Amino acid sequence: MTSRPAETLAQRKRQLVADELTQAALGLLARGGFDAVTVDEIAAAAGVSKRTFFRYFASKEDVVVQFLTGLGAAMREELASRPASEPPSTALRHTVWRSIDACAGQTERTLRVVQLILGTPALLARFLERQAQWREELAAVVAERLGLDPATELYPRLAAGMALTAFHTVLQQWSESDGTKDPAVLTDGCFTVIAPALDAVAGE
Amino acid sequence: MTSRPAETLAQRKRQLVADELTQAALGLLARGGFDAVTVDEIAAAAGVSKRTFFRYFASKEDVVVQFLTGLGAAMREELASRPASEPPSTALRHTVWRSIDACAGQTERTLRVVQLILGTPALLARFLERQAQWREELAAVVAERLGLDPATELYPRLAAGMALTAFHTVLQQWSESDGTKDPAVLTDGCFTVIAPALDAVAGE
DNA sequence: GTCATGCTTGACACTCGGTGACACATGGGG
DNA sequence: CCCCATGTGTCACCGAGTGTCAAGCATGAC
Repeated sequence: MTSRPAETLAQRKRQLVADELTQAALGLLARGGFDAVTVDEIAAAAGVSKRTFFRYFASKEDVVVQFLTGLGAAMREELASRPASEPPSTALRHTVWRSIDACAGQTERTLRVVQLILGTPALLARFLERQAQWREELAAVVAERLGLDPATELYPRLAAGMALTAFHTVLQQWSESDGTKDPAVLTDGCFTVIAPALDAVAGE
Repeated sequence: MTSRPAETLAQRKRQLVADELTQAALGLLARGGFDAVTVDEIAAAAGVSKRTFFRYFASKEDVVVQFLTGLGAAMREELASRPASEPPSTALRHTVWRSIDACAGQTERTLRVVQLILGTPALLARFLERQAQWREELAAVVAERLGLDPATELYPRLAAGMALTAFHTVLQQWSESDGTKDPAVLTDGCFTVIAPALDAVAGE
């Protein structure tokens, strides 16, 4: 009676283990900090071996940063789907907002994860690494929208960089305010500041 | 005949070892990449033990990223020394230029180091981590210049973030062009793009 | 010249993140 | 019933990074 008998059976078991691992990791890392908890402990708490942990996550950081997976692709798609007639500031604001909204959706857990990331150097580094990737991807889309050569033109990378600076700043403020401040308001605030630069130039 | 007999004696020996280590590391890492070379090999090439390597550098990444040390402090000082009457875009452009100039000074070696950093995930992550620190520091100075509260106001962090985005973009373009493009021109180009956002707001 | 002091180093052992190899279980399809 | 595929545990291993201790070597006092 399963609507999807094939392929879901094994995959749901897999998802189950992954969830268990994530749950255990987040619980342990929340108290004690990132360095104080070993992978062995996380695996033991989830009832699997260390080896199995690494079959699910590429690194210890990945357990925490995993929820960012696909965010880059989502942003790129969102930006690509915005009408080309839209000014860059509007298109990018929607792009960033999509990510913020996806992050800040289930407020409680996500907030603590974000605080953990921003407060742990090793995690922050991974996070920043991802952002750097996203910047390249977004820059490519921006360049395409405007018909610019991303290799020679400065604008695409700068625009993508500014948008991600806004993204990061919103997350910071949100995290530091313990979820008090409204992400939507923060996002709009950021984009009113950077919009003049985003919309001023266009071509050359 | 030494103008400074005291305290320099031991410290110059230390500097000698550090230089030897850096030299060996950069040489080995240039070919083979970052992961292919072990700390033991670097230490052996410099004629010291692995343990001694870690007495000079906190991590394997540090050997490469070390030349960034003090760059953050230099930027902060530069920004703090700019007249308060100067528009933010001008002050920040000089701040960034100071770092670019310090980096791109001895073109040949620095270029390869920058290319190594930007092309190696682990190194890029460390680099980005530093930038994040600098951003906080610069944001604090910007806030002070304008008499804003960095905890509630969005502008300082955004301004610092945009400046560092410019910094990063210049380094990227410079590195990808194999040193062909002029860093000074690139820096000016970046700041003409972001200046509208930097100067538009000021207070509220 | 000799001894005491303090800093630097090497050697060793150890922890922890991460990977490769192999062996074992389960489960589904011929 | 057997075969194959996938997921898992165990074990061995590598490399980064740290603590400890003893030896080397400089300096300075007597």
